[in-house]
Amino acid sequence: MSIKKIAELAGVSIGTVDRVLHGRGRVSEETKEKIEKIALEINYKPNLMASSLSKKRKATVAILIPDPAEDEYWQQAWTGIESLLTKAEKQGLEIKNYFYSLDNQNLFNHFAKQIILEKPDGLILAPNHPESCSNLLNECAKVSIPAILFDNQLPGFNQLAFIGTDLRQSGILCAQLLEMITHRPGSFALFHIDSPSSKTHDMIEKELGFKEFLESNQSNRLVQNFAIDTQQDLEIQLDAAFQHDIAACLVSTSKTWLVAEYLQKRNRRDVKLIGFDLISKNIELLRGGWIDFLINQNPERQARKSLNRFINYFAFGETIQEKEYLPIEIITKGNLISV
Amino acid sequence: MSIKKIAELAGVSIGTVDRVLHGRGRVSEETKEKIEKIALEINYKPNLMASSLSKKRKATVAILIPDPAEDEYWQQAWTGIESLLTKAEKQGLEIKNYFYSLDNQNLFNHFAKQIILEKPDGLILAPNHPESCSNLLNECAKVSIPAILFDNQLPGFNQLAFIGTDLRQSGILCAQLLEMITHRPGSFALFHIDSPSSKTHDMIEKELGFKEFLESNQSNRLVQNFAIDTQQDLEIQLDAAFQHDIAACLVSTSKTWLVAEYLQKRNRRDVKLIGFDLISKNIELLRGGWIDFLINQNPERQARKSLNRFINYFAFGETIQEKEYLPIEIITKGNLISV
DNA sequence: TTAAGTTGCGTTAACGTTAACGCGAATATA
DNA sequence: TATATTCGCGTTAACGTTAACGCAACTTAA
Repeated sequence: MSIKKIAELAGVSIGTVDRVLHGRGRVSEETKEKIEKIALEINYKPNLMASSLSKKRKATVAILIPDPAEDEYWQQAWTGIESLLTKAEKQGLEIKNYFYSLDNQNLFNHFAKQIILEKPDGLILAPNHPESCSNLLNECAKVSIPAILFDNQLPGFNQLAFIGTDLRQSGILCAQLLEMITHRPGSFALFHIDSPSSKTHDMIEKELGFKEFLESNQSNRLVQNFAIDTQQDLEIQLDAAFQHDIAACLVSTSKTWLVAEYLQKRNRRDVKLIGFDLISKNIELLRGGWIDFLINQNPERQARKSLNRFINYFAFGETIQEKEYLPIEIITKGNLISV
Repeated sequence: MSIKKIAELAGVSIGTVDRVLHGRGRVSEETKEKIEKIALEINYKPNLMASSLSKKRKATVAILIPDPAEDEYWQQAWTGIESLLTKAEKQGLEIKNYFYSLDNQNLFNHFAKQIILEKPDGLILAPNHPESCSNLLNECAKVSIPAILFDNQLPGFNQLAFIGTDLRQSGILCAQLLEMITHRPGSFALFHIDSPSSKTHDMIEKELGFKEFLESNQSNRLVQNFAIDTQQDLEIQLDAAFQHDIAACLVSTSKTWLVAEYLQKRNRRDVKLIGFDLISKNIELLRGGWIDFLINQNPERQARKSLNRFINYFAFGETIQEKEYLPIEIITKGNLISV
């Protein structure tokens, strides 16, 4: 009995109260103020069950992420979404997912256009293809569709809602861990591994953090930088890298297992290794002792949180907070089974 | 249009359908089966908004935990509950909290009786005072009030819903981490610190895990066991312990900072230290470099998850799954700010 | 001056579910 | 045989909100 109570107290009908509460006009300034005052006084909280029951329209949320089938990392992200799917539906949300390919910008653009046309009430976005992404986000801003980024931030969109890890800090952490576990002298190697060996935003951030730690802690470790191209012969590239006296390595991507396998092949138990992401290849080599630590960016949790924000937004009227940095999870043999 | 649709298809009224769906009897076996069949066929999912709107009764959940004001750890747990409070209310739950004192079993028993009398629809429980707890849980079982334990498991109640960390595995992890970071020879010290120095369930589990790792990895480290009583003079006790050649310590409780402060006082930078819980004293000494790692049992998340289960149970009809072990979080300087 | 539009409200039928109530028919009890 | 009770079902008023509709009274445009 709430809108009814306001109506009663104000001496008007519930229709009028509803119109004021939703700013649908057609109410005199006088009654409007009276109603607003009463609503404030009795601390009116709309009953969201009744509300979502009454309005037939469902809020739709578009989810634009890389195809889970293509990549284990994104599969984990999708798992996070999936786990909330039925709950989201029960809360009156409709989820529409668009899976793009990491190496097919056209498909991304196609989906972007489609999304703009279909005008969803919210958008969850994993921003690869930076330029296309920027365009899409600008379009969304124009028609004021709220968007949540996750996994990666997009330079130039600092005001946007974001859920992910602090990449710079991840780099710092990696350096600290390597310092802790590396007993013998020798330099630190920093591997950027990608198919066309180009540094993406996250790699750069991790590198900066890594070096920042070593400098500010007056480490006497030398840092050797290597860009590895997976389309070239790996062994040759890694052999060349290990010409140097390397005591420990950081791999800035989920391709950590490539270095681990190399160390295993060359039986280099004396080299410490730290990398990113809990994909199965990495897990296997962490178990085997060829990787010492993995930093888990937890795409599943990131994606789940993103969708959950929209649920809270549409179903509970909560505001979408801007940035949320998830804890940087350190995974090693001893806590692997617990994740 | 769902109950209505079933009614239509079955050629009965919605009242009859409702009676079948809720097992309230007064329906012939024949119609009952027909309706159940149709409900299954069209994959009927009740609209929970309408449901909770229609039924006036609120489900109440009792929360029985140590007084947050008394202890920082439990304060964190309470924070987790608080963060879900408004959401829980909007979903039609009523939360009643009972704060007991860790050293006042009478108060606990008093609350336990009160809870049994008030017959809540659910109970969230942090099981200290084991015997009293067992009694309460037995009473709850009798009148079939679902209960969720968190933080600590209760021996003898293995079938119950539980949310927390795997304590044994935590011990294993601690051993692994100490092995990784301890460069010099010397033995490992294991400190159990409590006011009346008695080993509780969690301490024992952690100790078992710790030793298990060292044994199964053929470590040549000697483990020295110390029970520290906080009511006695600490320095004397710790001085005595450090008569031995100790290279690293594990403290099985949140009192880790006591050892850290001791190390600081004696300026023993050569001793590694690992302990439990992100309470402010520990955080401070982790920052200062006197603690190397903290294992975060994340009471906030545990408590939040517990309440969330009840929300999902009452509002979304999900089942309360039995056990859920949360990831064992490794915290060190480098990822401290991210938690 | 008249038709058309606007303003400021009240009324009401949904939305899907719940649960109390009613009622005829069958069955049981006296 | 008359009276209760039970069975098996239909009807209906909520729950709080939404939004379409209607309708006087008043204003504007032609």
